Order: sequence, then C-alpha cells, then structure tokens
Amino acid sequence: MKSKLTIQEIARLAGVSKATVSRVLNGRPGVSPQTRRKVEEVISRYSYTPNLVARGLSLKKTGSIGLVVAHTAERLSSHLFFIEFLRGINEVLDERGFRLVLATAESEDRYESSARALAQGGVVDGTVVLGVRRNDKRLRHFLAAGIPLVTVGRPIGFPKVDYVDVDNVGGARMATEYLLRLGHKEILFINGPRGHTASLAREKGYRQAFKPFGLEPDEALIVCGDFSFESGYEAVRERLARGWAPDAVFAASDLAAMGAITAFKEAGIQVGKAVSVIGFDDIPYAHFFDPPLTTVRQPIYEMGREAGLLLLLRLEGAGGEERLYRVFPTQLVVRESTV
Amino acid sequence: MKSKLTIQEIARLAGVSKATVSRVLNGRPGVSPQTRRKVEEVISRYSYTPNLVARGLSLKKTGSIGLVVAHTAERLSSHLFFIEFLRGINEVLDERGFRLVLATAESEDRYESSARALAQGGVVDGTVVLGVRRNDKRLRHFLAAGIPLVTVGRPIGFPKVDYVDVDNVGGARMATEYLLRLGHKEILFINGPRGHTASLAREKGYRQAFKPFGLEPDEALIVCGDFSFESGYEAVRERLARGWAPDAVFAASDLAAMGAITAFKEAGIQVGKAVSVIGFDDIPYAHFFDPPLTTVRQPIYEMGREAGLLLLLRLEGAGGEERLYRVFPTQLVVRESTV
DNA sequence: TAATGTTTTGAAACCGGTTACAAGCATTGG
DNA sequence: CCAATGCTTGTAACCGGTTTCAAAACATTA
Repeated sequence: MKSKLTIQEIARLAGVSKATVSRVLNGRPGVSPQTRRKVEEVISRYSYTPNLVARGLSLKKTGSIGLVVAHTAERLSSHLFFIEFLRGINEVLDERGFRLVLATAESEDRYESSARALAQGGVVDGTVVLGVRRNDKRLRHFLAAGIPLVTVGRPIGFPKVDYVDVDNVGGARMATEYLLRLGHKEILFINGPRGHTASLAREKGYRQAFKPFGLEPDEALIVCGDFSFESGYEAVRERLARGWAPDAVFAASDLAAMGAITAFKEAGIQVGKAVSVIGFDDIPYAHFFDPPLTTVRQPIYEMGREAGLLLLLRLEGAGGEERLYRVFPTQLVVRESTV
Repeated sequence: MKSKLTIQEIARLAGVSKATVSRVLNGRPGVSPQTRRKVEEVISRYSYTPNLVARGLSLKKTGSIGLVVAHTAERLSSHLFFIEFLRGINEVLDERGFRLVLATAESEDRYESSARALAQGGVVDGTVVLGVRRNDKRLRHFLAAGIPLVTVGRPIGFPKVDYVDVDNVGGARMATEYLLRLGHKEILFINGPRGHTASLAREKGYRQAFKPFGLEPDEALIVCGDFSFESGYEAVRERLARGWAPDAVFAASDLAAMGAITAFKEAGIQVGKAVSVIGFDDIPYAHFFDPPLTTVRQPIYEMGREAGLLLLLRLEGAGGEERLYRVFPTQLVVRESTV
C-alpha cells in the first residue's frame, strides 16, 4: 500500500531535476553517463514506474486501443470469433506496449453510448470495430473525434475507413465448387441474415460456383438464416417435412451446419454418407462434432493481428489519404461431413 | 477531425472561468441558475465532453477496471467461461460508467509482465483476476501497488483478497450423487489438473457423495486430466482398451465429458443407454452435443456481475478489514447423457 | 588566457482537468 | 448606515509527467 513515487521524488532522491529523470526514463540523449547511472540506480532501487495517465496527458497519447464489439452475446459463433480475434489483436498490441480497452454492450442503446464514451473523452488512441453495419453510427463518433479506425469487415458507406476482411465470395465459391465436384447438384444454401455484408458476399460466391459446371443455382434452395444452430436445424427439418430429397447443404456458418446435421440425424439420414454438409468459419468445435465438420476456415487470429497492425501503422502516420486494408483468403478444411 | 475543445475554451466561449465550467460539468452547487444555463448551452452547442485522462490525473481515479486473464487461449472451455464472465462484468461496469481494460497473454512470461504493466502505471482503479494460482505472483504486483483486487476462484495464500467462487464441492457431490442414485457404482472421475484449486474441491465433492450410500470411491477410478476434450477421450479409451466394463463417468469439465462420450461412441457403446456421462460447466455447446449433455451448471454470467460489484463496492470503501466474497451454488442440468 | 563551442542541467511552461481559497457583491440585521 | 452574512465567481495551485529554452559547466581552440 506504499503510495506510488512520483518523478519529483525520484529526482530529489537522485539529486537531480525532474527533467533529467524524464530524459533517463525515455532514453533521451543529453545526460552524462554518471548522472544517468545514478538516476537509473535510484529508479531501480525504488522500482519506480512512471504514471501512465500523467504521461498520456502530456504526450496526448494514451497507449490504449479500443475494441468495440457489437453484441457480446449475440451468437455463439461470434463468441468464438471474438475470442480468436482478441487473441490476435492482443498479441500485437501487447508486443508494442499498447493496452486494450473494451466497449461492448448487450442492448442497442447502451451499445452506441458506450462507443461514444470511448470515442470522446480521449481514452484511446485508436479503435477497432467488430461487426460493422451499413452507415454505422458508432463509426461517425470516432471519425468526428478524429480517432483512427479499423473495421472488421468492409465498412459499407465509409470509403476511407481502413479495414480487414476475409474473402467471403471466394470461400463460398470454393465450398460450393467442392460439393459440385463431389457430384452434388441440389445444394441447399443456408445463408446468414439478409442484407448482412458477409451474407451478400457468400451468396455471390455460391452463385458463381455453378457457372463453370454449366448449372444454374435453384432459387428455391437459397434460404436466409441468422448463422445460428436453430436456423440450420429449422431449414433442413422444414424441407425434409415437405418431402425434399436431400443431396447437400452449404451453410454460411458452422453452427448452422451443425443444426442442419442434427436435423438430418433426427430423420435417420447419415451425414457424410447419404448427404454432404459443409460449414463456414471452422470454429474450434467443428473438428469434434459428429461427424467432424468439413468447413471453410477463416483466419480469425491473423485477422486480429492484422487489424491491430493496420491501426498501429495508421497511428504512426502511415497511409495518408490512402485506405489501408487487407483481405484474407479462406481455406477449405475437409473432414467427414462431406462425401 | 476538428480538434477537441478544452474546458478553457468552453470557459472563454461562455464568458466564465474554468472553475465555473467544472462546477457545472460535475453538477456542483454554487453556480447561479443563469450562469449554469449559459454554460450548459455552450457545452451542448459545441457538444463538449471533458478529457477523461486529465480528469483522471486530477482526481486520481481512472474509471478503468483491469481484467487479467491467465491464458486467453489455454482451453476452449476457458474461452467460453471467459466470454460469459466478460458479459457479466461488462454489464455492471458499463452501468456504472467504468471501462474495462484487458491484460492477457499467451506465454507465461509476457503474462506476468502485462499484469505488472497494469498494476503499476496507475491505469486502473481496481482489477479482477481470472485463473489464479497458488501464491500467484501477479496478485503481489497489484497488492504492492495498492490496487483493489477481486479474484475468480478462492485465492489460496491470500487470506484478505476478495473473491467470487462457485461451490465446486457441492456441484461435484451433486453430480456424483445423481449417478449413484441412478444405480451406478463404478464412476470414473476425470478430474482437472492436479493441484488446481477447482480440481481439489471437485475431488472432495466426488468423495463425499459415496458415504451416504455406504460405498467407498475406488481410487483406481480417479484420474487427473486437464479439462480438455483430449484428456476425457484418452481416459476412457485407455480404460476400455484395458477391458474396463464401463458404468458411468463424471468429468470435471464438459469438454472432457464430450471427449469421453466420443471414445464411447467409437467403441460402439451408447451413452445415455448403456452408460452415463456427466460433465461440469454447462458450456453453450453442451445442449446440442449428441447426446445432449447432462452437466453441472456454473452461473458464470452472475459470477462476472458479482466480481464487478464486489470490486466497485471495495472502491467505494466497503469491506474495511473484512474480506468480501461470494460463493455461488451450482445446478444440475439433466439432459440425455445419463440414464 | 580569452574566446568559442559543446555538453549537461534545471527552471518553467504546458497537457486539461479539479478544488481550496479569497474576493466581489447583494442582502440583511443591529 | 455599516458590519456581518451568504452566494457567486475567479485566481492559482495541484495532479505527474514532457519539453523548450537558457544558464551553467566543461572542453577546445586561437
């Protein structure tokens, strides 16, 4: 509970001025070797560390990065996405000595207000926004406050905002192609929410895959869900009830794929034998689901790292008027739910 | 990009002094109604918000709470634990206008250093530590810096540190009792890591359950794992290979239970029919595992809320010399993996 | 030895708030 | 009418750092 020492007290103990201690602390030149040694000795004896708040005020840099998350609890898949992403961004920030400040909320209104609180008040140097929407109000708060921004997913309506994204079109095309190449023709596509950026792109990829095979996607086999387990489950159950002869399913999330598989199981249909199901994300559970899930992997951890990196670059003045961005490729992970 | 206004400029615009603006901002008395109105008008016209860093320096309160997490990526189950916990603590902090600063790291060494960086430097008013160990070095950093602390899980070796915990003994006893009451006698107990606080408590609960039934636990059926899927899988596979006639399994984590079930499945043994398996945690996946998992639920979200609450209380001066703590009860969630 | 250049050092201002204290002013009572 | 009182307001110090600038100390050269 010994109250923290200030730079002033260290200065007194070392018999020098605050300015000199500050120079030593920051490795600045213009301090004689003897003096430097003396000050360092005092600093280490009292294991003094400077007050970062005061430093922040003086330098107008906080050393903190905000991470704004839509709804923490929205979906399980976003949970897992969030954790992986967090690991990635945390790693680069930690390496560079930056802290991560979280802004997230369950409800829509608190959600905007917590973003605003972060934007104003000058507690962060920059911020990463997860789960952007079209013309997201929160982005405006940060832009208005002049706080550098990186979004995850291309921010529609903000042509100058930096972002990281994954190649949703390519990933969905790859998955669909794979099913087509296996000989499947009737591929039920269980998409995410209508209008969601990723959903749009994945649908596009799904459609593109058919052309080289001289086939047309069946409009009746494209349905919207919400990435959830339930939406996959319902989509399949409903169609089976209507007498659909199942062939293959491409779900826009692993959870929906798991839901679909569960519906098949309940109907006594063997997934990975009679029908194929493919997911999207490669959440950690995918590989010990029964059957282990074939899916399109997103490099979430790397996206986290890259988001952090882009932001730090921007803070160092990189980019200028140019938009910084990076789009990651996806990867097909073949397991046992496809045949 | 309009640079932020300072209290000085607002004062000038309103024709008053900084002190008066400050009084208005903080709702302090001693400002005439007219002046107050005039200042408020200017504040809202320029949508001024005070710089929280400066305020923090002056008040010696940052409005930030640290959340120190062992290894973000350590185990999947901790991931899910982490997310739920985060939701809980975030909610109470958000309500009270506190921010959450994360300190977490993958590797052991960075891990301590990032905790220290948070402890010193005065960037947080208090902190919550997840995944404490015996005589955790990190705790000493916070204690030395005089920063209030709440741990999740009773901190062994720190008799005065506030904490929240779950009734591990009771939960494990309840699970074991349930299996015994179903008529099972040979209950394989797949525990967490040896020496882990929660492991010790759960083993104690397991043992306690046998007495009322006039039975003794079979020492050969108590094995240590690490809460992982693999550890559950291996424990069962190995025993089956040695000709064990399976009866029931109690795993100290849902993941290990899932691993155990997978091993049974591979051996053609029907879980929920021939044998019973029960887990611990009730992670979100438990209910759509196949079969849906019977488990002991921990109220993780509530523990998050409570941890935040205790910390805020402590910051307000509650407790004094007394230790603040709260131990949550567990709940048996019966699904289809037991019979 | 003086003049000059270079390095080391500290005083003071600043970052943007809060607050103790004193001053200014109007009201009230003796 | 003047002093005492209460309310409003501003001045200045402070929180703990960084940085500019000038002075001081020292080294170099003519």
